[in-house]
Amino acid sequence: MAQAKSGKRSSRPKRIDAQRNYEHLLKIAGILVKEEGTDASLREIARRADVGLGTLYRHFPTRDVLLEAILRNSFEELAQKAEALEHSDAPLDALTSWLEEFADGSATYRGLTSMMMATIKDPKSALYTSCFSMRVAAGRLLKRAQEAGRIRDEVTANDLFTLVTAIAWAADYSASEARSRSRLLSLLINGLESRPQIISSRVEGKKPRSKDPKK
Amino acid sequence: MAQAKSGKRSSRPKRIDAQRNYEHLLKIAGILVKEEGTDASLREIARRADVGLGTLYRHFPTRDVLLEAILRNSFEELAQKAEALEHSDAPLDALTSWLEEFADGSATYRGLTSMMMATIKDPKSALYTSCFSMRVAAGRLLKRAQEAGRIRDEVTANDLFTLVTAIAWAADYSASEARSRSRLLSLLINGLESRPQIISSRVEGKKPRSKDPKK
DNA sequence: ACCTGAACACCGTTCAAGT
DNA sequence: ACCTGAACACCGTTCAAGT
Repeated sequence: MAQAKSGKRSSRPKRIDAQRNYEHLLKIAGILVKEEGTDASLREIARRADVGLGTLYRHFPTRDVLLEAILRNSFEELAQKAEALEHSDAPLDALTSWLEEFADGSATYRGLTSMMMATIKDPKSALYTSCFSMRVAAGRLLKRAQEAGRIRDEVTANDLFTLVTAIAWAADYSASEARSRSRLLSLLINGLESRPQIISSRVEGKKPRSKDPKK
Repeated sequence: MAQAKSGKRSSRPKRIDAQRNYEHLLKIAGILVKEEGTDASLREIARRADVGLGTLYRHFPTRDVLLEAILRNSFEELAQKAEALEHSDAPLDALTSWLEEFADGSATYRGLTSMMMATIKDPKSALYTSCFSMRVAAGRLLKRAQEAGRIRDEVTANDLFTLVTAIAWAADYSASEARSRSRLLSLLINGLESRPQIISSRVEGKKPRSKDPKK
């Protein structure tokens, strides 16, 4: 869980022809998956890449592995964005905007949301780690928003991940997905916010006793 | 939109062998779809029903048609339930419990939620009418809850339908779907409720000016 | 009027054979 | 070390031929 550093950990120096095949395959697959969704035909990918079917399977033994390779960059971007936002001094806005970004990302390929939901139950999947770290990121931003008293305490990171993914899934079927997605999202977040306290005094919202929750 | 009465509108008297095939096919399909989900193999259904493939296609020219036949009853039940609940004097509870029922129904077959979302965009689908009437039912219950001041006004019937379906979809992937579904649902509804008014006086919640919203 | 199943055009996955 | 493509076991959908 530590020394992954260089980003490109190309496990070991492949033969150059293999390397070329790998990259070309990845590129073609990216295009096809964008066009046809995550269940694009593997055969077709191999065909379009002018490569034998077996070659595709050699480099990407599983559809998950292929998708993971396609998505690696976006996932990493999202992770970084989360890290940056963790130091924002507007925890609710930070959470919201990251969730928006995440939902947008989940919607770039048709079928991706289903894949992610399926994958998060199955640690053997190549997509698992990425999905898991998304959940963790969401969790941290959530926690901060909760500590600031802006989101209800009952909401868990899992709830949030699930709900946002569900919304991204649903928006896929809407006429104008982008608008629908952001609408549903804001409806959701609005709903998860803490209600204004009904207590007596004149507290004026802003400083909700952030530190020292226990004791 | 009116004189559909007897429930069983068997369009015209089929030959008895055809009739038998139809019913047997329907029964087998019901079993297979419950086991394998809405994209169960049509071939397998025909096989298990001891019927030629063409026979299946003759009776159910489309997967939608088959599913509609399988689901007809549950949809009708839901519609009735909605009608009954419309006269409840606890509009929010009425809405909530209907949505729960609806979500449960959408979860009886794997893949059904996707099918419903796809179908609601396509009036030619055999499932369209049923789905549409579900949206209408939800809309009526929603409206009452809103008129009673219990749900935020910005929420539309479409939002509600989409969000609930999305939740049903998501719960499908959870370990204990039923629990997860009701948890997420209550989280959602909780979120859609109107916030307690922050106005000055001593109104005590209970009677939110139900009648006479206009004028 | 209805049923049957072969035929067609697709899949995903594996693996012997080639370089 | 790597690539190829035939082979296998599946699909959905259509339609000529049968009763």
